[in-house]
Amino acid sequence: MARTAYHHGDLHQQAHDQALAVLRLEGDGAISLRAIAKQIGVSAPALYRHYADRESLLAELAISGFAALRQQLLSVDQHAPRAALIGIGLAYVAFAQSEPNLYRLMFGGRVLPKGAHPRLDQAGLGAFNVLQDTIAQGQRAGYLKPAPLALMTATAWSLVHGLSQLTIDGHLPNADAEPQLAEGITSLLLEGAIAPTHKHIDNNEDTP
Amino acid sequence: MARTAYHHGDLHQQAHDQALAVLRLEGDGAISLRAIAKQIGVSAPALYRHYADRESLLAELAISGFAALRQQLLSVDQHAPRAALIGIGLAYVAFAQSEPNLYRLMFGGRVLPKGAHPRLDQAGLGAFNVLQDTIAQGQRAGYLKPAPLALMTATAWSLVHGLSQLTIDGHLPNADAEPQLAEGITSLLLEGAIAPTHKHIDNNEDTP
DNA sequence: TGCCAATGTTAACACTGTTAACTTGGAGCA
DNA sequence: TGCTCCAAGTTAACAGTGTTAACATTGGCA
Repeated sequence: MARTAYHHGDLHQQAHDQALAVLRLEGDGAISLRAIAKQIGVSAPALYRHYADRESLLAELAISGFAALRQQLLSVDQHAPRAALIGIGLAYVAFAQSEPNLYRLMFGGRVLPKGAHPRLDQAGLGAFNVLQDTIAQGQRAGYLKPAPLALMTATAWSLVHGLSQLTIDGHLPNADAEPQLAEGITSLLLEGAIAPTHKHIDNNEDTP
Repeated sequence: MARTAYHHGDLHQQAHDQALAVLRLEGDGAISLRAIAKQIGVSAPALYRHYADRESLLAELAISGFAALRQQLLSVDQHAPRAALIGIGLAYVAFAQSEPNLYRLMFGGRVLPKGAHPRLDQAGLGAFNVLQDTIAQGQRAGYLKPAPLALMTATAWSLVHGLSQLTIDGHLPNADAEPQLAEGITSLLLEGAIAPTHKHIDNNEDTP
């Protein structure tokens, strides 16, 4: 069906693009279906031929966000274990800082409840798996401890997600203000926070 | 001014309580000034004698949330350094998991932009300082590395915040499903993720 | 060529936050 | 005691939202 005066022909994509532009500038709260419809020269209910509701439109934005995050993580050089792990961490945080409003939408929780949009959960897994594979690779290479993979992945993910969220909300300095922060934090997790003097004393709790 | 049919007398507090109840059950997006006014038997514009706007009401909820979080962190036993650190981490995550919608509001970022509500930023600092003091104490005791305090605090905060957010949004199992997860993650940060064999080889990067 | 399903339209409903203009009535003062 | 003032309520209204129902257009296919 070609584009005519009546049949727009590209409504779905244009609505997506317009919503993404508003999201980037003003956050998901500023996304209004009526405003988007007006901007692309169409009536508001026309959007409902392409999106079930407002939340579905937001979910689609988040899905493309996870795809972009996945690509950014996949582009990290996986040659040396340590460089790969730090690289993944830096790439993750860099993504969040370059797209703060999109990242907030992806992990908002309140706007997009988990389970309501299967394709969204799947897209999230796609990004998560890159992180998990890198850690598994580090274990196979003998570089990382042979602790349970789920535990190590949860730790790494918590760290980079927490750092991302805190920096984009201004609670911690971002990469512009403190370029070394993300790398310092990642290194600290790898090396451990305990002073070397105490290492052998305290190991009884987690190296059975 | 006593409470009569006309002059309510307790509107501010009742609106706060009612909003908190809605927040707990349905999240901040479900908080409607008109609905709250109706529930406490008052007209909607009456709320504007006590709150500048909807956002100010939400900010007040978040402020009391930070005060509660601070109390929960202060109640952790600070005797032994390691137990104090793990205790703080567990208490932090436990708070988030017991008040997921309140925690999301406190760290939402999109709803309450940093800088817009000075009392809110101050309340956040009040909770943050407890965490920082515990870490500084761990360093003074010689238990933690003498790395920059800001770096260690940022790492610890990122970890517990990320874990909180990911568990309450269902991306990671919460304390009911996996009671050991939070402690395992905290321990992993303390001990480090690198296998012992590699420790002395890689230390050249962060112990100058 | 004629029909039909996809994709638009307008009108309307039930909400929302917020402001303006008006009213009430308790507190403090002459 | 009586009067005035002001904090704290009221109703009416504006501009906006997501969403649905009912109707209109039109390109592609039998």
